[in-house]
Amino acid sequence: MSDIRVRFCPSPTGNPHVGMIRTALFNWAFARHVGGTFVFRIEDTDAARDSQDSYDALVESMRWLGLDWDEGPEVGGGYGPYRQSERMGIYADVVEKLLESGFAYRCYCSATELDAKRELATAEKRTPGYDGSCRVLSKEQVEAFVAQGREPVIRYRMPGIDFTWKDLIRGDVTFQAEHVPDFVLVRANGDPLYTLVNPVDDAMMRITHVLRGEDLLSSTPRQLALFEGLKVIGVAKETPAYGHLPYVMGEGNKKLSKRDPESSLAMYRSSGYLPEALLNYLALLGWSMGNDVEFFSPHELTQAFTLERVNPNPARFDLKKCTSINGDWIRHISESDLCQRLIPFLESAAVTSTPISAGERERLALVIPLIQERLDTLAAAPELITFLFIPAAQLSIDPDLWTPESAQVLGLAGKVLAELEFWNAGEIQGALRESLVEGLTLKPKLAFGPVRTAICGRKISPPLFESMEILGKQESLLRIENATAQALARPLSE
RNA sequence: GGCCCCGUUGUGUAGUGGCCUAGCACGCCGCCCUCUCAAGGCGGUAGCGCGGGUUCGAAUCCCGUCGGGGCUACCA
Repeated sequence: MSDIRVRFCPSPTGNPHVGMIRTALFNWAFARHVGGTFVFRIEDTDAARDSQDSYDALVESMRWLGLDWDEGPEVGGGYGPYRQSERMGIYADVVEKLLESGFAYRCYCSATELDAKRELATAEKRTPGYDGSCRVLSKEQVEAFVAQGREPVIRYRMPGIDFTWKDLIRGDVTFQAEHVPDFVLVRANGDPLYTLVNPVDDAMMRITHVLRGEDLLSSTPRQLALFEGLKVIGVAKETPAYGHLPYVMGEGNKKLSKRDPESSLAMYRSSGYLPEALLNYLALLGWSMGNDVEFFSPHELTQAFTLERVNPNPARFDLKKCTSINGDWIRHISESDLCQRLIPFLESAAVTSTPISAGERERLALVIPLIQERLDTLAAAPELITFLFIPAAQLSIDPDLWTPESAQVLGLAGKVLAELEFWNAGEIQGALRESLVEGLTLKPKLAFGPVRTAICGRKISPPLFESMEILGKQESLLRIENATAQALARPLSE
């Protein structure tokens, strides 16, 4: 066990996206590697954007991925509550102390005035930002503002010094004082902002290492400054170390946004990506083991994960590679495990009944070895094996699949198969090879093609002879018979 | 515009002054295997943004430059 405490603190807006999960993953992996504590905190202070649905999705996603937290919603912990919406009293108290000690002050400037100042500054090529005009207000000025009905925001009084910190990922980063103006802690309506609550909670939850997205890099100097005030008023003990993770980029070299469909975690889940595979792939976005090993389990990741190996440059999300790793994972898990994971996909695609029957389950177990190495997502299974779960009458065949020799091939195939004494893949293959390949001197591809079409209804299928074995003699012959009729019915002339 | 971050094949990366005529993986192309499709095997394609230094020697260090991205809110 170590004293290291990290946190993942998303705000519940919209659906969980992969960039967010990558951040969660790195924090989790780091915590697990060093034997520290992984805190999960919900930053739901923006009532206009936050939703309960999003919160539920967040918690559920973390569970699905196996990113377990030591403290946080639904598990509790010694520094709760872990939803900021339940901590409003705490923030109000902190703000009061900040005000009393002079670290913060009320600012009565209106939005219009602020906009004007910003425009002016930009026009004069000065650094835009709050000019601090409300830092020192006389009693009369304040009374005048109040009389005008102005509601003040609360700003933090920046100390006017440059800030440098040793970023865990990037090394020394410096922001000069003039580029970090006094910032708003509390809205005019009394709502505390991220700028306040995030550092306050980090302080009170005794977070030692902050690992977050690069988009928060520029807010770090403000938080460093706030921490100094928080220490004085007794809220913070020590300033955490900060590390900024590289962006996860999407198509076109732009930051993967929540609106980008490729970013939706739910999409990966419903497309049949394994959580292990997703985590595996996401870990590779900005981190590597360094030994050319790219396939690893979440546990192996935690064993190997160090901050030194986190790369500062942005990474593109590559769906093809993600899918490839998913295929590796599907092949890696056991047959029974794969079977279990496939069932929901088969049920929802109506390949099987819901819930799956004992008979269907038995058949599925026979099919698994035939398809395990043919799937790159779980959702690809239904179309590959539906033919094994429906009666002959329901099998639809694309007439374009028939070739001029189909009818002849099928006629002969039906005949020799009917005479077969033992119905297994080897016997079936032997009989068909002898009659079609040798007897009719057809290339194997041409000989077995029509049979595949008759049995599976598709050009692409699991191994044919094994499929026929599973289907059974009667059903197979019935399909060949039906298909012979269809193939004959197709006009042969072009 | 200002500030900040980043810069190795198409993509993700290895690489921390000589082991680099730059390795691995995905992708792509070809071949093999083969009842289709996969999987597997073999091979190929393609990269240190650019320019100066430092050094016997630079992908690795320094400077400049160019390019990409982010931030610049009473969002997070």
